Amino acid sequence: MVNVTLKDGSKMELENGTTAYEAAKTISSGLASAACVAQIDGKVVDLRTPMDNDCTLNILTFDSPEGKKAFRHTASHVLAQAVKRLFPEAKLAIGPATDEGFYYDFDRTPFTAEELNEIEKEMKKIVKEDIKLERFELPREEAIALMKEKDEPYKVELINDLPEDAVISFYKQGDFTDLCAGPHLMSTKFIKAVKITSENGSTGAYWRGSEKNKMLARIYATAYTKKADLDEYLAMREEAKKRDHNKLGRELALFTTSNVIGQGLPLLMPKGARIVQLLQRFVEDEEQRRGYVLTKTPFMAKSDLYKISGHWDHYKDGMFVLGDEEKDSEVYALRPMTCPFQYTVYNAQQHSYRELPLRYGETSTLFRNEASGEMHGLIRVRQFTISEGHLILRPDQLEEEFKGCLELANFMLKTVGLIEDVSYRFSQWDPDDRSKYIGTEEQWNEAQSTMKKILDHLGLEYSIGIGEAAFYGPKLDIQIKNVHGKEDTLITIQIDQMLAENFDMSYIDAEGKKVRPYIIHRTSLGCYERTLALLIEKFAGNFPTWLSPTQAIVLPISEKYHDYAESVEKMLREKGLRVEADYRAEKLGYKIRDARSNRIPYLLVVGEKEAADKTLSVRSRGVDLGIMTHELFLETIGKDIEEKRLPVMAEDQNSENKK
RNA sequence: GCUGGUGUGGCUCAACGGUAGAGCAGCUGACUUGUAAUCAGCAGGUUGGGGGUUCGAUUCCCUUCACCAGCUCCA
Repeated sequence: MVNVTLKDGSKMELENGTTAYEAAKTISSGLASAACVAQIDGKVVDLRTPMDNDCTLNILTFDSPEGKKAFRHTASHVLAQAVKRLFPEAKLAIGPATDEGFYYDFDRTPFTAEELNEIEKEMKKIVKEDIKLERFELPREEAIALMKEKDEPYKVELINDLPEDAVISFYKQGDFTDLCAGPHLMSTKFIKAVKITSENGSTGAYWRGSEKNKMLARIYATAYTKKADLDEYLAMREEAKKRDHNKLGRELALFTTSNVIGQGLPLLMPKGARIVQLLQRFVEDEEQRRGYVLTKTPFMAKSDLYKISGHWDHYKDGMFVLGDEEKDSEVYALRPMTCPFQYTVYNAQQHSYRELPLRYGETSTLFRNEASGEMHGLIRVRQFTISEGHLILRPDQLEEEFKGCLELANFMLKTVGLIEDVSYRFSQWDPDDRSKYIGTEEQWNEAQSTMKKILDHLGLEYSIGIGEAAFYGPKLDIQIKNVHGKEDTLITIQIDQMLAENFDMSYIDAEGKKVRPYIIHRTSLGCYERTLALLIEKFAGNFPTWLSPTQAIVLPISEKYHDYAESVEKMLREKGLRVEADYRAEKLGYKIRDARSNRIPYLLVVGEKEAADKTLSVRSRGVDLGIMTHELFLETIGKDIEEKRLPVMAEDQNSENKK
């Protein structure tokens, strides 16, 4: 007999060799049918695992991350089985669970949308067939022989790469066997709600994630225990798509693209440009308040500059080069970063330790020749404008200034309303891929340990991204996910010692010696294009009043009140508000559409009564605020603007509301 | 860069190897209307560009540009 301790601390005495599944059945049949995997002595295992010794047991259902993972991983085997039944020539690669579902990669010509339909039908059939999954292990040679016999070259490669002492396990479900570490469900019957989410056929994915390898056909899908949950997920995805900045931003006339202008070169239209201007003014004013000085440096430079900085050797593919190195005596390139330019500004004068910290800021337009498949709406573009800046520091100022940069970034994120959506990533170099970086191992270790010390001091929660560093140094990246769950860097704070070296930057210290400064390379808000994209998605186009390109619409109910409407419009505009007016009352229905959807913060309807009393009928984001005087309206909208713009005030208000 | 999908008037979509059609938006006129659709009329497209096949191409083929999804890469 074995003593099994359950999650709640209670103990069970069971026959030696009882499986986790049988134990779950003993507890309750409901638990047994909901169970996905078990945790025995903390280790996640199959439900079919027998218990031979005293242990702790925790039965995990779909509600746990481990259960969900096993559930969807089993679903991926169902997918693979369906594909093998319909298209036996497809070779199996890998099929893991993801955050929202799972995928499986096959070596085969890409699947068409119709083929995916057939596959989904076959998957449902396999689920109905209630096929039991069985686990077995084989020694290395036999495992390879089995996969060779089944003509699965990718599986053979995977086995060959397993460490010497690895247990090589397989899972068999009826006519389908797959190399797999598991764990898995007991049967295919639990995959009640499954849906292939790849829409226009399968998508390409490189074998083992390397572009040097063959491209395989990847099928994405998701699975739930209940159809209602699947439907809810799919509905959520549809809703998310409506907020997609690339669709909504075009619909709202914030930006557009043109096939004669080129890829990755979006055009900001008046409303989009206004939002960017508001953000930019806000950033520039705040930086000035925090002691930044401005530079305004050229958009391009001779290759000589980039040779000093290291860009020519490490970043040339990412730059737009003007001219031909072979033929022309001078070759120029558009700037991909501002660092070399601001460093040159610094070097134009000799500096004393007393001058530091020196904080350079520049609203900087950058050009990066991204590969053609990389562009995405406003998120990934070839020309963008960023609040770039470099802080030149004494060593004793590094930590304090780093903190200041982080505070500034967080202040910006709070103000625009994105602070709750970001995560922090400490981006380090990849010591196994030296060709991507300048500098020595010692320099990298030093820069990274300095940064780690600062981050840990700040008590910041962060993840680590190996190989995510810039070519010249480690970064603290502030990451954000778009509406499709894809993560991008919004803000970055970097410690850059290597370019300082390349540019031979120095200051004179208290002893009169020439010393190398520390440099922080940072942004206060991400590039404006990307920030705009995320704001569109965050607010679904309903921007807070301070950011809204149109803050109010004045609508006379008929031509009789045009004069009054016009005077209201003029008055509001003179007060600095962004107003639109439409004097055709017959268009009332159409024109209020945006206001009704809350995209215009204030709708001011004027008719006989308002014209007579010099008042306004105010409606704001679905709420009728009644009739008010001009003064009261100005006060109302002024308060609205201030409260939403200044995070400190907004916080105070929130805490008051809670009381 | 790679794999796949898409491209028809400002927007949403239709048609199909045989003279490109609708709704909304726009313009004109009438109507003067209180928070999502008043009526009538008009205009708008060499079906992304180029080439080919064909008696004839928006439809089939090639090529190029752009957009979308995914991979790889990155702010």
